[in-house]
Amino acid sequence: MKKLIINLIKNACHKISIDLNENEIQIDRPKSLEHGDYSSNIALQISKRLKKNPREVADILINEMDYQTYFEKLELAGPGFINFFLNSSGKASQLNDVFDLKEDFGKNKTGNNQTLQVEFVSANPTGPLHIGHGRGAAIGDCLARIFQANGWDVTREFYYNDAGAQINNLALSVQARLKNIDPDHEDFPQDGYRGDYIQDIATAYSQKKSLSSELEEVVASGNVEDLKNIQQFSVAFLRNEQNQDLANFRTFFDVFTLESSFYVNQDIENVVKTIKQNGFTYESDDALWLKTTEFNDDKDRVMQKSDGTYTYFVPDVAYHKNKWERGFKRVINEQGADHHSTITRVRAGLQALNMGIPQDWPEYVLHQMVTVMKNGQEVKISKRAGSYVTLSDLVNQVGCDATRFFLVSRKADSQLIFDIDLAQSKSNDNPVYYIQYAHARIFAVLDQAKFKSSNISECLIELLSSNHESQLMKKISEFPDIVFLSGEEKSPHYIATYLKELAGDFHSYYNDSKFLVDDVNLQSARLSLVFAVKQVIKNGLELLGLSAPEKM
RNA sequence: CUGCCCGUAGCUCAACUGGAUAGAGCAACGGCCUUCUAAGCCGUAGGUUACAGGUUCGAUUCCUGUCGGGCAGGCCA
Repeated sequence: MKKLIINLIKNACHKISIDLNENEIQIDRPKSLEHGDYSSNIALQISKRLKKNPREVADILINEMDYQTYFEKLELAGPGFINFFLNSSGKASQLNDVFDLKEDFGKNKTGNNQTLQVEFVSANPTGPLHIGHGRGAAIGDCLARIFQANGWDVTREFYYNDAGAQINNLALSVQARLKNIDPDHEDFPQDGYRGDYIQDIATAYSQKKSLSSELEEVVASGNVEDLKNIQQFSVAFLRNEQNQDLANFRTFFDVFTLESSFYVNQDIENVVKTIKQNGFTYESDDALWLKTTEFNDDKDRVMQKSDGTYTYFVPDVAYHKNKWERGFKRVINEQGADHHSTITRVRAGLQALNMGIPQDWPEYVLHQMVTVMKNGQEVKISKRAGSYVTLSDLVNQVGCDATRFFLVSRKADSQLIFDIDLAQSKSNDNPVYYIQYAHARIFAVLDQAKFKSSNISECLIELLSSNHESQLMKKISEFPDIVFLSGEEKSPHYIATYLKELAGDFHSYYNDSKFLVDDVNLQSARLSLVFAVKQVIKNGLELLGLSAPEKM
């Protein structure tokens, strides 16, 4: 429909000797019904070129447009907007899209089946997932779903650090527990992990349990001195736990990549060698430095420490080189904003490889911190992890649907306050139930009427003339735009906002009008409309990874 | 000190990437269940969009500055 309007405008402009590119023409969906189904500000944009008053220009354009097929009328409004009002034929065409496409309504093919990788969560296996990982999981998973709906071939990837100082630290912490050294004892490792979960690992280790990780089967020897075995077992243990937490959060991955693999295959060494050869390094203070300042950083960064090991971003560069070589022309990394300083370094490292990787590759979506509140107080600890609130605590307390919804319904770059009491309440306080309730209500009505989906005719559409009905039809037709937009903007929260609005429109309609009326035609028209609403709510919930219950 | 993010109703957040009268929910107040699910609806009240400039037909949105909050700036990740 938008395309059609753009063409109408383009042709009309052509007639008055203004030739426009299609992407210069902007079509809006007005907030208020009074302003029609669509509107264009084109007259305001070109009035200067014509040296005429915008309203005058709009008037001319309206007269030049041959709009009768789908529109009842065009109106000149405000400073020079042109408002388009659909006729029955236009409305029927929009509503029938839902019946024709069903679960595919809202999707498009703009991705053209190109590959796209979304990397998210990527938590290190040093402890249970926390609420911040939850936000990353919700946003990343929804992004993946949205990009799939926009026609991309999406790979979900999880990268984790299974080597290096922190992992060593983990092993030492477990070993200390095995030796019955208490976390507050002075012999406990200085930077050790002190949560109760370390004890769980130690207990399982001493029971000689066996665990499978992404790569291999790990059997605990029970030997307190075998640090290597303790480390492998601890990583496998925590990876298993994280995967369980993610599964409970309905989050799944296609590929797991291990940092250690880039040491094993010598990619890291080779990356450093190449960057050196390309002349982007120098030695100073016994360390090897990367000239990141040549790539927009405010100071150079150490690549290889004086002890010979690499700093954390070097494996990251090797990893991203690997992503590029796997053919991902487009990669989106979802991370916490506290790691934003790595962006410049990773991109700089990739540029220094001189292998034709675009400067702004990969893309990033960063989310800000989450603060958890309960009883009006900030919650900072959990029993198991000690120093932070775990994802599993939240999912257990408020459920997967509510947790996902809260974490994804806010702009990623705003800090968010997660109010446990609000998310827990099974009342009108809770927006996720509000949306699901609309779905369940419609299901109940359709079930009673034994309504089956079918296309709606123009004469039935004419029976849907109330404000509520017009509003709902307009809202439904906006869904594909929202799906597209949330992909373009990498912002899943648009879907959440949209669903709240759609559910609100429906609840108002429900209270205002009865659907199961005696007039057969009227009943059929109304049921068709609410059937379409149900389909769109379901499709939207699916994009957020939420259930669409039929009974509540 | 420097960089990034944020600042909208008492609280939690929107505002379709510059549009028309800045919207929801919670909290407050007043209504609606013998009628398809009241986890719902309707109404009242609540705003100088942190502040000051600028850009233009038009700014919550873009630019500059100030103030306030968060996060980074380690040979930690």
